[in-house]
Amino acid sequence: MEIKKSSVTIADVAAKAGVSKTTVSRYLNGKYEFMSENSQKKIQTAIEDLNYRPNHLARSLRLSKSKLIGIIVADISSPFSSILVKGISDNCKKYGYNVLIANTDNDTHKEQEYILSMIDQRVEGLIINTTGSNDDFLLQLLPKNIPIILADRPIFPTAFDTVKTNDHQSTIDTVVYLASEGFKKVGYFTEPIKNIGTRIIRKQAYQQACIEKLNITPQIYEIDVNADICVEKYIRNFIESAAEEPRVIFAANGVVMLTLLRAINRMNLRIPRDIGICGFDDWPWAALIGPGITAISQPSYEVGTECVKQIMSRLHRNRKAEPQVIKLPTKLIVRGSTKLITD
Amino acid sequence: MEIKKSSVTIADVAAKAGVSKTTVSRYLNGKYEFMSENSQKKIQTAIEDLNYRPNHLARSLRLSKSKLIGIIVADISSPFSSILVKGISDNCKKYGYNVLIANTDNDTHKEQEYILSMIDQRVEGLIINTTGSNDDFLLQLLPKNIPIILADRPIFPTAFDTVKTNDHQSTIDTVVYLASEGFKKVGYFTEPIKNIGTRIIRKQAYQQACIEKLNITPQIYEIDVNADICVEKYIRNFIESAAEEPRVIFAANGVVMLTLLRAINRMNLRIPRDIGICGFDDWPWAALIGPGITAISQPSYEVGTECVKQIMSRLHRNRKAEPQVIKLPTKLIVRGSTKLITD
DNA sequence: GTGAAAGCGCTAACAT
DNA sequence: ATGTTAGCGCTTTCAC
Repeated sequence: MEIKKSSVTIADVAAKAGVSKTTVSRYLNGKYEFMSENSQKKIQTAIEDLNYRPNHLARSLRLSKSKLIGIIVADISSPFSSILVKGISDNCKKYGYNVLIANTDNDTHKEQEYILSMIDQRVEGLIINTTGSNDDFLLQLLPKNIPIILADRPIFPTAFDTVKTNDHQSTIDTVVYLASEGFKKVGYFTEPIKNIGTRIIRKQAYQQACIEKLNITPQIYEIDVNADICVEKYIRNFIESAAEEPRVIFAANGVVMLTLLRAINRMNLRIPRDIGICGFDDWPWAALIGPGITAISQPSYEVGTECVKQIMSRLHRNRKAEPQVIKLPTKLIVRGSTKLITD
Repeated sequence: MEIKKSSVTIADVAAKAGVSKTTVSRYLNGKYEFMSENSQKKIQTAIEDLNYRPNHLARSLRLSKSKLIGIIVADISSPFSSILVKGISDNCKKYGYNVLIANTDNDTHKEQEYILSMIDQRVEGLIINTTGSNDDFLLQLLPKNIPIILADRPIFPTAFDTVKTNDHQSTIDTVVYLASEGFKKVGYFTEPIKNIGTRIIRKQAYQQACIEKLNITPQIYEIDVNADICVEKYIRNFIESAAEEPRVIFAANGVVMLTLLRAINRMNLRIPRDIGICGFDDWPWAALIGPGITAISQPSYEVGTECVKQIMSRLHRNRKAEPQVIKLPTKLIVRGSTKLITD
């Protein structure tokens, strides 16, 4: 069980076991069928004695298979992404893959750099939570014939496999639910739409619900989550527009939700008496704030699981099928923040 | 700018440019000093025409340098870890390194597997947020002479570079602060200590502060964050033990804090009137719950930054210096949850 | 200034 | 059942 400094190779094992490199390689790859028990034993002993470990790099180069999946996320510090990454990496492990990870900070240029860099590293597949302003670049990747799965954020028209939540439907359902609770005005607060698929879909669903289902005018506020003052202004604005009617805020994602709650807290507004609030992302603290925050729970871990399933299916089965969009169900968790108080 | 399917190699570029592979390689590595301008131009053109990208795998194999850093975290879905990972990956990028990541779920066996697997992939360094029950295994890695940095969780005695927060001192300071606010009983709630360095240090600091500074008996509750009922029982227990005195809970980390807040919420206890609470990890929602939760803010991103600095210094400078422990300062953010209400 | 050739550690025809 | 040999794509002596 000695530990060697410079690395032990298959040749060392072969020499020690008195067989050829080929036989050792066969042994390592589990091709025991035509190998004497004796050889197997000798090789096993040699491996243990030398504390041999295969060089993954050499193997990858030879096979052009790195057993690596690349993950590129817009912001790994958001709970959605970190749980997504957990889902991906847990599942990759099951298939014997490791994961390379990169964080783009929603920067298009970084996204491109990282994608190329990962391809240079010969990842076998790429799971991308795209910044959304990179469609052309992504489309150029198509001929490279490397499986690419978009996580959470689709691009239009669909050119890649995509795993996301059914946010269109759940946005509509939520708006309808809010009306059924007695709210007369629903203000939609979102980060700047840019070209981010998820933001586009949710916004459109909100508009559609307002017009087709509730017959009210959509009120959309694009906020910068880093400019607290402006956020307060928009909230005040929305409240004034709603005069004496019951009003509720719909937050387009968890980050927006947090920003709004912070502002509401500073403004000393009471939830839901002064203003109702709900929105995407049921993060662990949602139940603890005020009367509990009504939230749409997204299965981020499962999005990760499906991404990996999809990539494996591309890798091992139908490499050339039509791109698929997989939509996972969300769940509306109703809490006090949307229970109208009438007194 | 054609896009080729099968990959273009240095040989293709050489052929197209009418030079040798050697010259192309020199060009790629910026060794222009003894190369004709003409060759440079021809090579550059060939690279663009063929859309050549170097094969990182081959390069790594040849140089035994993968330009890869491995990160192994106990739970990537916790905010502490995900921000840590962000800090690490952002900084690795600066040095031209990419990161491999793995999530152990606090499972010793997985930790071992991943570490070995990453070494097989020839990562140049490893940043480990160890499960804490793996000291012997880790120590065996020492002779391999691959830089290993422990993030957040130290092992004893110090055998590896470690980057952590100054949690010993900040725990003591916090306990003293609580006393200064008028609290007479401080209950310490932690996950099972196991052999996790951070948990040991904080618990000891708490005990030390109680005994040496406040002259009160430490009250330590080890809770299972997945067993809500038991948590309620312990809280009730602590409250009863404190009879009519002002009492406050100290949560050993953010996960414990969340669990306790959930229980307190279910039990309809008022913060801080029925019970004060504070603890480690100032997560974004801390200001929004009840009167605001007093919390110790840890610089997780900077822990990541320091880990990378340290690993680079090992890689490029003093490979064989004594292991260092770097402690980053925390900050106590005082909010309403520890402001005693006397009426 | 440039190139030929060896080799990083591994696998897979193709022998035998 | 096992070994010989030729690469995977790259870098680097060493020679010219």
